[in-house]
Amino acid sequence: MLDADIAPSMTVQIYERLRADLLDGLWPPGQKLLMHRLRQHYAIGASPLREALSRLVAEGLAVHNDQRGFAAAAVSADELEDILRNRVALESLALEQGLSRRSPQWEEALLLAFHRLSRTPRSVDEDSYEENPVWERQHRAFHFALLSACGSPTLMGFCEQLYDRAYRYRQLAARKAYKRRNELDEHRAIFEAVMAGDLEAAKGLLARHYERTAALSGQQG
Amino acid sequence: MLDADIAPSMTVQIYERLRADLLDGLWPPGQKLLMHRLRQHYAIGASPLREALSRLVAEGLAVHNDQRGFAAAAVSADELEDILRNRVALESLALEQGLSRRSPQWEEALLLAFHRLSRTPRSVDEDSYEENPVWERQHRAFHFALLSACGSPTLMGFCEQLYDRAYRYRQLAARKAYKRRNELDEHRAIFEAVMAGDLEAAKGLLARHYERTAALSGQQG
DNA sequence: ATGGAGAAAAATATCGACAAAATTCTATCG
DNA sequence: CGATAGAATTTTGTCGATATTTTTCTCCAT
Repeated sequence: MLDADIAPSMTVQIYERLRADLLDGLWPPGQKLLMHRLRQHYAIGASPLREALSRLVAEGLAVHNDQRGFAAAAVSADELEDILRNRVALESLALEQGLSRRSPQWEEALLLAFHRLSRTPRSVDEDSYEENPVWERQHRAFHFALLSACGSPTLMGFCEQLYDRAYRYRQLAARKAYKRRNELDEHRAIFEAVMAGDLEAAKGLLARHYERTAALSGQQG
Repeated sequence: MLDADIAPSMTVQIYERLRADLLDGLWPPGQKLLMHRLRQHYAIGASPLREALSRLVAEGLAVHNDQRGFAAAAVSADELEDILRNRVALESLALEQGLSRRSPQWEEALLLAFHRLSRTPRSVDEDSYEENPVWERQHRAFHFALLSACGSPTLMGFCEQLYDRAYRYRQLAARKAYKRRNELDEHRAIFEAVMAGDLEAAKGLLARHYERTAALSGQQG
């Protein structure tokens, strides 16, 4: 009765690849996503492609105009601000609810997530920035370890959506400038505030954490 | 250059019908959604159907198991509680942000929305409950008029999703008992608190408004 | 030139057919 | 009897073909 499938359906595969490519900026913001172009690029039929795109529309990574096809979601300074503002608000909320129901298991998971993040280099290259996929995974894991004690699948889902949309802006900006801004110290400060149960400090640190992201990403039209 | 299309695509049509039917409980929670069944019921091909279902999955009204098809999302007391808790939190947030940037246009829109709601009967029948679609539309409009001043498309989107998921529970419960609990007075109290700019009162009223919904809907497994 | 009608090209949306996977049924063996 | 392997059936997921719509191009009248 093992459900360890080896081959997920085409739809799932294409969904994940397309999603990753949109997040990484392979299909630039606002660009039309032509069917025959995508079909030959991913070597796949139209049905699973449209299905995957429909899901991505609901997640805000793509848009759809009836009878006029799909396009990569546009970016704007306003939207980035909106994303970050809500991220601060919703993550603060999750943190608040989480701290009031903290458990030893959660603390251990958070400790572990922070430890792993702190041991992983931000960039594979020392001097110039080159994305380290391991760091990206562990960064994501750390942020959600912070929030997971809130016990609300819905709220976690919203936070994930916001995380991903913000990630996309981060990737688009990363191409331009790789400012090392000791992120590890920022993460450590958040981690310590949360472990100490200091909600207000944690919320403030989180807010500043994202404000810097905004300052770095916010120079496009 | 008028974009007043008369015939939206099949996908959009089927999306809207299917969504309405899921919200109204036509396809009961947890029930498998067989393709050939849906296809003959809506007289439509598989492609637009799968596309519509994919969107509904992302909105939480349906679920999908790879190679095992779609199903109407299950319901549970836990999920209802989760929905309502987040609804209180996110709508309070939207209200808070909205009150700090209120404008005359927004006030007028809210006044109008409340007036229309107050003039519409909850049920088409006086004695037994029979849903009044006009009331449903105006109830929705009133709630979003309360929040719309927040100026955040993302937050509004989350609130809409929560509203719809809660609506589904409301519909499922409405079949069982039609308790008249003068809702109009509750709406009026919220309206007046918001117009008076009394954030704390409005938040409290909103929270109690949903707690009663929970008490009425919360008797299933 | 320039605007616009109409033809040509391109792209989207939809269907029907089929392959692959899951589920149900059935017969056999312990 | 109960479990189980394998066949039969059902259901999902995928592709290629096609109708419909949008976009681009062309040519002519002003």
